[in-house]
Amino acid sequence: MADRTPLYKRVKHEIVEALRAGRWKHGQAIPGESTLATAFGASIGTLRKAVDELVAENILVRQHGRGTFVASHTRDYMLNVFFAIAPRKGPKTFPETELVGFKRGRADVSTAKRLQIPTGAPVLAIRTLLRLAGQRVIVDDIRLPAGLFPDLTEHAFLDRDTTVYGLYQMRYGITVVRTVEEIGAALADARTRALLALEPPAPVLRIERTAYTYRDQPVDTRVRYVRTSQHRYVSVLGKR
Amino acid sequence: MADRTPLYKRVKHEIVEALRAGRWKHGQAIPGESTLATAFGASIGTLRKAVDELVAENILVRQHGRGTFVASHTRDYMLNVFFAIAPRKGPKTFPETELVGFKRGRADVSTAKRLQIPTGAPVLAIRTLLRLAGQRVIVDDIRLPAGLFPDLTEHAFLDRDTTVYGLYQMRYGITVVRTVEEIGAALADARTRALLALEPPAPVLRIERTAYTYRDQPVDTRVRYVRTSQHRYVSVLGKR
DNA sequence: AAGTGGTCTAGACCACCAT
DNA sequence: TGGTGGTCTAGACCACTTA
Repeated sequence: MADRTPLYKRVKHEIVEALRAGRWKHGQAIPGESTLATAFGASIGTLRKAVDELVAENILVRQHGRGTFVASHTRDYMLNVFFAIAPRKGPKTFPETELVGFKRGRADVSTAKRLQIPTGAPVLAIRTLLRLAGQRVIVDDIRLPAGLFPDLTEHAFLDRDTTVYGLYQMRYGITVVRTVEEIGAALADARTRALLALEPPAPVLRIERTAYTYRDQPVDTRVRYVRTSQHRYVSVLGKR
Repeated sequence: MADRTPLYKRVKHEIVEALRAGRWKHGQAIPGESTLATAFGASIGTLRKAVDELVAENILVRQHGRGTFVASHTRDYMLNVFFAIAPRKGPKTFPETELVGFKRGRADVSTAKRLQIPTGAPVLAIRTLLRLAGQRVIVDDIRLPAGLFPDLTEHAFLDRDTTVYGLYQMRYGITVVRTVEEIGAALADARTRALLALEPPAPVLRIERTAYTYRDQPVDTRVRYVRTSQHRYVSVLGKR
């Protein structure tokens, strides 16, 4: 990184590089602030500024008196950071996942573009049905670049006791740090209606979502259909 | 504010109070950092931490070498902070507004709850059609608490050369700092279809949006219908 | 040249947690 | 008690804007 960029940006970049390289694993504490400051040749104030930004990006988590930890893709983390769908009334709940389809295929033009891989490259195609409080609410049609997830089998996918992103992290060391969702309205097709127990006409949210790890590398793209009779996608603009 | 709360939080709170009270107007520069630090009895570092948070919340804007300014509801600001709808391809554009309806009424239960006013309190009911690059894309059904916007007439609403939020700010000193949007899918009714030039069935986004000023006071609630054949609602999760 | 915000330092002291 | 992060200070120097 260029010499003119501020020291705290360079420190931040080095921390991210260490995370990407697997130097510090998710859930673990990173070294203390004074240790890191010395290691990077910065003052504590500068080190803290770098860490401040990584905390704001949900990449690190500070715990007063305990240490600073690499964010782990727990259920709570997923719900708080990456899950925007809430019941019309009452608190957010965690979705229960049911596997509907799992096969291997090749990237079509749209998938290839979103995953930044060549058209025709091998992908995993996974379809899941998500329930919230027992109700069928979401259908996900997931595409993963097969190269990033070697040996991911249906059994391994099912045999996790964590979120999908948690699986990426635990089994492949891939941490999702950001997702971009493009939301439109559509009528559910017959297959989606069957999965969501809807009668035509069946207006649903159609969400194209791509997940990225460090360095803006895409790792997962999916088309998600959401039944919104009892639920809402909640978006807050003008941060707090 | 309690004595135990950190100084930078108290400073931040006092700055927001000054803004709310109209001590510093939108678009104006606030005093320099050293001046403010002295005034609040804090060091520059502490003052900067307070201002940092207000900048992150889009309430203040720093300009290196010029000063720190109260965010003004310009078109660009609106587009960047509060407008999430973009064409499927190409850059975001600014919407052109057409007034469809303007009348006075009383708050129904739902509106009253969202605006935190009594049911039956006087409201303004405004309906607008928004075009993007000439295409009809959005219908807004707005409810404003009449008490906050005395003497707002159809003419005054039309005779602005700014955004709706800009009008609130310039004419009433009310600054929108945050909006919460709840998004669902629906079929457009006949009137909405007519405004958006849609044929049935017409799946659209249905967005319930409430805007807040300082201290979480609601000032505007609206139901927005969005035609998404050429556009998308874009949401980024896991901030950068 | 003067004033502004941006970066950085080298501490001090406090609050919290584990042992 | 020792280590951690959280707050706060009182500067220094740099980069940018305006006059």
